[in-house]
Amino acid sequence: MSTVFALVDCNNFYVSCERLFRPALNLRPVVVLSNNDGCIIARSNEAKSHGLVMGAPYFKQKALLRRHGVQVFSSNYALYGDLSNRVMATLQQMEPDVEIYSIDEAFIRLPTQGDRTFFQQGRRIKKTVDQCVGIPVSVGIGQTKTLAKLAATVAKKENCHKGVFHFKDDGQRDEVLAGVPVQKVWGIGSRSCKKLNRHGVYTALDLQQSDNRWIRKFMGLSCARTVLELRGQPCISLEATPSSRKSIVSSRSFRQPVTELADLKESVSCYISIAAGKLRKQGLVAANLHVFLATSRFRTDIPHCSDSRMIALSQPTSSTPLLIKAGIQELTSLYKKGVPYNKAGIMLTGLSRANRQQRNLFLPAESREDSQLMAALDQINERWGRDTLRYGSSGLTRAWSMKQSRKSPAYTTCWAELPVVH
DNA sequence: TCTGGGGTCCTAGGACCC
DNA sequence: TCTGGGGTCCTAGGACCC
Repeated sequence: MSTVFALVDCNNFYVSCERLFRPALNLRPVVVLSNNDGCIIARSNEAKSHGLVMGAPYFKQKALLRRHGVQVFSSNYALYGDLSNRVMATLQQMEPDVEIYSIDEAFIRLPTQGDRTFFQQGRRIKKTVDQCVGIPVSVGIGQTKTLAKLAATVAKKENCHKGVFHFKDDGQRDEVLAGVPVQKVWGIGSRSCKKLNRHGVYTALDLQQSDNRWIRKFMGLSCARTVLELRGQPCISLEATPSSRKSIVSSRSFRQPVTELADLKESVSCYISIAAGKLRKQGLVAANLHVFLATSRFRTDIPHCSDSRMIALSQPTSSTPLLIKAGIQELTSLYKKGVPYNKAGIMLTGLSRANRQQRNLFLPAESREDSQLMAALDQINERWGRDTLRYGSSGLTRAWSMKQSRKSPAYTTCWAELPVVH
């Protein structure tokens, strides 16, 4: 029996999270902004109908937002992350094979069980998530992940499907594909779309019927896989056990351009503290540390500047102070006086398991005290909140830190911000 | 004035080896 | 004048995803 995939996709996820604790916002237009209150990254259906587009800069949309009385939120990842975990846990309780694909999506291998149809199984999933967490989801079901993704967009859009859509047969599948622009297909971005359009491929059905060898040669391997997936031939498998991270990035845009080395040092220390914490949480160590600095891509009055440096650490580590020391050294050699930087960041690569290290004969092993110190720091910050204990180098006032003027409370992850029932 | 952040995979080209 | 062939590994950049 062939596998059937379901994609569970939370509807307008960030907006749904905000509405969960502000039910008065249901049926009202709502948007959520990216970090630094930069762009619109989530929209309620009402906001979409007012012509607010994904990724639009906030400052350019303010007038339109005001005109339609749109409720605007800064992003609140503590809240979204926590609710995402609850949705995923609910799915994992229902089905054995769940792949958490993103903060708001999961693929599920659907069993062909008894007398329950796939549609009924989809309905059951939707209803359960709604009852247990309160986040509305759409469910798309197909023979491959790519088809399940497509089915989910149908489920989301057309009210008649009750939030669940399953291709009945190949005929219906092709009928749907004929109505989908090729760029809406999972894996086809704007570049590939332009290239395909130039060769007369406009719809998902056109792509599905393209010649294999031509696609492989001119569009590459990933696109060739997508074509097979559209035909119902699975090429992308379900990954129920997450593979271990290959890199960890931490970076932010600044509230306003930063020119002082002292401020950059604080920010880089801060990002390293965040990334090193993630590293330890996953039981990993990093062999390389990259630091990068950039000016705004959008400024035309100064030459664009984007510099990065990588340092191979003398031995893999997850120690915050060791990484901060290396990072500040790199930063100092990267820094150019007078340049108005708008963003800084760090990346950890060469990740491996902390408990499977090759010792270096010529270097002292990382001290026990150091790892015990990090464990204590993590425990305290886990218990009392991020940054309860932090390195002085990451600053106290942080004048450079990002803008978040419209953030809702961390309703579910912070005692002081629990919602109050009157 | 103000334009996000965090990931993965693929590919081409260079360095190097025998 | 004429300078091979086959392989691996690494890296940077491109493309895509949410």
